[in-house]
Amino acid sequence: MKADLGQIDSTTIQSQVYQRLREALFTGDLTPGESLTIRNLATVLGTSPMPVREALQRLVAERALVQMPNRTFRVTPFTPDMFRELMRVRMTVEGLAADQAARRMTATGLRKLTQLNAAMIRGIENSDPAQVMTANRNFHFTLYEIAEMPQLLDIINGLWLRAGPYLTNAHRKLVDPLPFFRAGTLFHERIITACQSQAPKAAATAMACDIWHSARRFRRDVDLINTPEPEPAPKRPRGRPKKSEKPT
Amino acid sequence: MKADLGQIDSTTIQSQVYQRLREALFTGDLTPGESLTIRNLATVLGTSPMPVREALQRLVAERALVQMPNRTFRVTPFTPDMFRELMRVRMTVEGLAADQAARRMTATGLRKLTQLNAAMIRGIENSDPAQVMTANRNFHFTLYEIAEMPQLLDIINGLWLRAGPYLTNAHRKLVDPLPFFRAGTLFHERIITACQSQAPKAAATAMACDIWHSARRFRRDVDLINTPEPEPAPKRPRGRPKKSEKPT
DNA sequence: ATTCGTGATCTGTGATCTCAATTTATTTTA
DNA sequence: TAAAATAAATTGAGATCACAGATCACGAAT
Repeated sequence: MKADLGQIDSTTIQSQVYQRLREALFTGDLTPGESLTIRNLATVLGTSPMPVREALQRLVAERALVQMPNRTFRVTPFTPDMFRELMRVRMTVEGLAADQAARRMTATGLRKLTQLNAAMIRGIENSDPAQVMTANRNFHFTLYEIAEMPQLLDIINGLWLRAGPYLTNAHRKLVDPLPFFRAGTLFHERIITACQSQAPKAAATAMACDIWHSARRFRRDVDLINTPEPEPAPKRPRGRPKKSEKPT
Repeated sequence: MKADLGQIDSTTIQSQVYQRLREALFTGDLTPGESLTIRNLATVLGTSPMPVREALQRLVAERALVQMPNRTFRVTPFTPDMFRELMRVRMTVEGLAADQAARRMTATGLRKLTQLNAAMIRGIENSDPAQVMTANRNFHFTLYEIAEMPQLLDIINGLWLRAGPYLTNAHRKLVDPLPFFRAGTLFHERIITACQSQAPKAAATAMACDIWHSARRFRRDVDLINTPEPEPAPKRPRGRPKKSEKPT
């Protein structure tokens, strides 16, 4: 029996929808303030409303989406306070992850992190911000996985999910992002060096500096950049149709 | 119009189910490893399966429940690694909350915290562990709310939700819990003093010590206490009924 | 005696429908 | 003319059903 029958995808539809929406949030395809409806998404994704509804509710529970008083779903708007808080919490939480990763670091882990930072540097040389940001994200999560703290990783995933739409949008609007990205790779090198030396506190400090550098860079821009994209006009808003819209 | 028509409860059924399950987890009515089914809970709570399903899935997303390979829901089992991790993360995260609360502390806040710690002391004098634990929880969350960091509070809520079933169970099994609880109130006094003195780092340290004291107290017991309660025999397990069970 | 196949049952998932709340525009009333 | 009432539409929530996967017991086949 040589035929490759392939794998059957037994992932539930709802978790596929959830992952699709997560990615859209990370990549900035969904922007803060943007409205989502169950039926529209179900149509776009080719499913019934149920799995969409459940995915949306999960994202609400994770605060990546909010539900308005009229019950519609929106991508969580971004405020200066929220920005400050997320960055402050990230410094502490991701600092802890870096500290614990340094305590558990292996040669394989160091090699991997070095490769990922090199990939980020290549993205800078290629003037390709998307490559840079993917490599940055991979660097961070590879490091945090080395810490082997699944509950903490879950918390960090939630923080990135919330900050994701804003940060993706903010990076896109940088006129010249390359010096900013270059500084990021230097912090990564500090983290790698600290891990190599089994210096957990230095790793945590370098991580906090990486995040702080980000926070400081975007601090003054948060009100301007945060302006939600103009809401695409809903095809047919709620309410009674106008006489002019009625078919003859 | 003098008649008091009362308020209409517009909370969705699903969020009522969710809150009910949360409370059951906190109070230990639901224990680690315990199995839950949608239809059974819906019958017990007098709802259709839908809101129960959505509440359960939210709790899975929050890792308070897990879904087994055969898709049934269970309260997340507790392991020594999970215990260590949760406590380590709590020291850091709740330390940050205490630090930020100290920076924002008001006279009203101090008074409130003092009263809550006094309530805890009264519970100790009354030899009433449930009163002690409620007061302890109220103390912590009042402090964290003063920090005015909603994202961080959300993270802490998630941590307590996961640790809740275990800690409730563990406290219940203490032969003489009073000295342990008394030490807790002393840490709370240190936190209050640090907040009064506008000493955020001292507040964070006292909080970490409070949690560390808990962690150390239960560290050796975690394997014994963690043993899941014997699963109540399901009324009618999956599979074909035995001949002996068939009606004549 | 062991293994395999079949049927019965439970379980969660997804589909579909109905309902209630919200929103908007038009019509009616004063 | 302004305010109130009515109508029409969207939206999520809840109910219900069907389905597929998992599990168990029993009978048939070897």
